[in-house]
Amino acid sequence: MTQEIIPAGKRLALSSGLAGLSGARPLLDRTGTVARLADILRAQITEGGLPPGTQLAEHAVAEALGVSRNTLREAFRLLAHEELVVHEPHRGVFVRTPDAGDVRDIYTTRRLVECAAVRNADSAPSGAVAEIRAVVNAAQAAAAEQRWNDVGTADLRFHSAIVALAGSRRLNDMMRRVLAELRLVFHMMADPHRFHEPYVHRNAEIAALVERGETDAAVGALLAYLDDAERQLLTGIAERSTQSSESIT
Amino acid sequence: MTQEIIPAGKRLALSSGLAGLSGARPLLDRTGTVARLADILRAQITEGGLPPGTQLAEHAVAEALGVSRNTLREAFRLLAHEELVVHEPHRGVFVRTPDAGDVRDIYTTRRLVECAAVRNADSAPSGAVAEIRAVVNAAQAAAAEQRWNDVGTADLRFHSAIVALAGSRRLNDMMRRVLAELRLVFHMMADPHRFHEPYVHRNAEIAALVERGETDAAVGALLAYLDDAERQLLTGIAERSTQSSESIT
DNA sequence: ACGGTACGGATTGTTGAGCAATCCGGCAAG
DNA sequence: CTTGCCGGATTGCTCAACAATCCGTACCGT
Repeated sequence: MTQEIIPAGKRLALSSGLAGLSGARPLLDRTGTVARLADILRAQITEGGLPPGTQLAEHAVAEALGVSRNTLREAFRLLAHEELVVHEPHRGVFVRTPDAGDVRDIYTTRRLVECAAVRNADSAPSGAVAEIRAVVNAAQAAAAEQRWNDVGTADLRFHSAIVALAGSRRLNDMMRRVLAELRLVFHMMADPHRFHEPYVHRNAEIAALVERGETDAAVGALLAYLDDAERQLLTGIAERSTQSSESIT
Repeated sequence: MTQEIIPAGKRLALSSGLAGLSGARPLLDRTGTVARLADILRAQITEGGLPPGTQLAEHAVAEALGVSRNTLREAFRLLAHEELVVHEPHRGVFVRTPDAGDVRDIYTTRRLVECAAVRNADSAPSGAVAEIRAVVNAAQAAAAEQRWNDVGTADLRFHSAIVALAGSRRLNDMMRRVLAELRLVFHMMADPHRFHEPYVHRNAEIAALVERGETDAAVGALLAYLDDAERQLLTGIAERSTQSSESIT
């Protein structure tokens, strides 16, 4: 009611000058302790510092990170919602241990989403394909220096860039979560180098096809990629489970 | 998921007789207060009891629901992660007010996911198409009795059933969240009957095409459906925003 | 030995209160 | 009409406590 007095001219003059600042806002509004907590824990989990199955006792973690038990619980809720952690009532939270069903589920959603995103490459938002190329280059650089962990992150970022072709924030967020989960599976595998090494070349191939606009071929290559990776992860998990059951008996 | 704590021998002996009970488990393991809180609030929000923009003051809500402020905060984190609610630091949580950008984003992910799911109808999990038919019948029954709100829920469940054709739990969860968000948009529209009424017939048509295995035609009809709905929602939001800005000037 | 059971310790679930940090609205001064 | 400041209210986070639940273990009768 009271603001109708602002002259339209002055308002426009200001908005044009401040338009560039709206993008910088996310850097300012630091979300607070619990978001930072979740970041730390998420990083520790996806980086392998906290192997699947590890229990995260509230008292211990709260004291270790110097935060209250209640705030930590809020962070746990977030991670549980992202499925990086499972919350068993009255027992505690544990780093998730994905099983074969999870891997299959993850790869069916990846097949569906990533292939559809590539098919949409024509009407992709500007800069999306450039981002793909950049990530591929980073992966090749990391591979040349034998930094296999970085190769893994580059791989996941590559597929995030693929999904970004669809141009939907919600889709990006969802796949970022799924790929973080997938990283848990990577850490359950033996020989990460062996696993990641062949895919950097295939990623580059897919990127080239997308750049050249041969979307059908790109989709085919991507499908083959996903099938191979799924198969490999499933056999890896199978070996691991048989060996663990042997160790129990 | 797996409960590998049980000795393998005992597990096999029991699992044959108890396999039918695994489905009843979710009824037993009551997750606790915060999950119930989130359910209540989610229902209130999606049902329209808490219109977009409403502030949810911690003290007031906590007292109203007879729960501690800390527990309520945990529930808020969940809803914020589901984007039903926005969390502005040091200001509070508000029921989300989706804008035109949100509608466009939601519909691009819907187009991508739902169409791909229908294309996968051949290898859909058993019972998925039957579920679609059941939901369509429910929608028609509700429409015959002029229960437009129930028509809206049936519509969303219809599309959940469509997504279920893909056979991925993660995809189902994600789309359930997106559709709940979409419901917020519905509540911002005037004349819900007018909006929902034509779609019950189009849903039935799509269901018939899927049942008959004419997936290409089904995809086409679904695409047209989504485009029309998006257009309609966008104009509705545009009207609303202009009228609100008029009320300010 | 073996299945059942009761007990004790430890962890989680939830509460309530408290304090610092921050935001909002209004009021006074320039 | 802007600027700065103050008071009230709300949030962010902590702390301590208690109830509920789970786990391992020792105990029991057979």
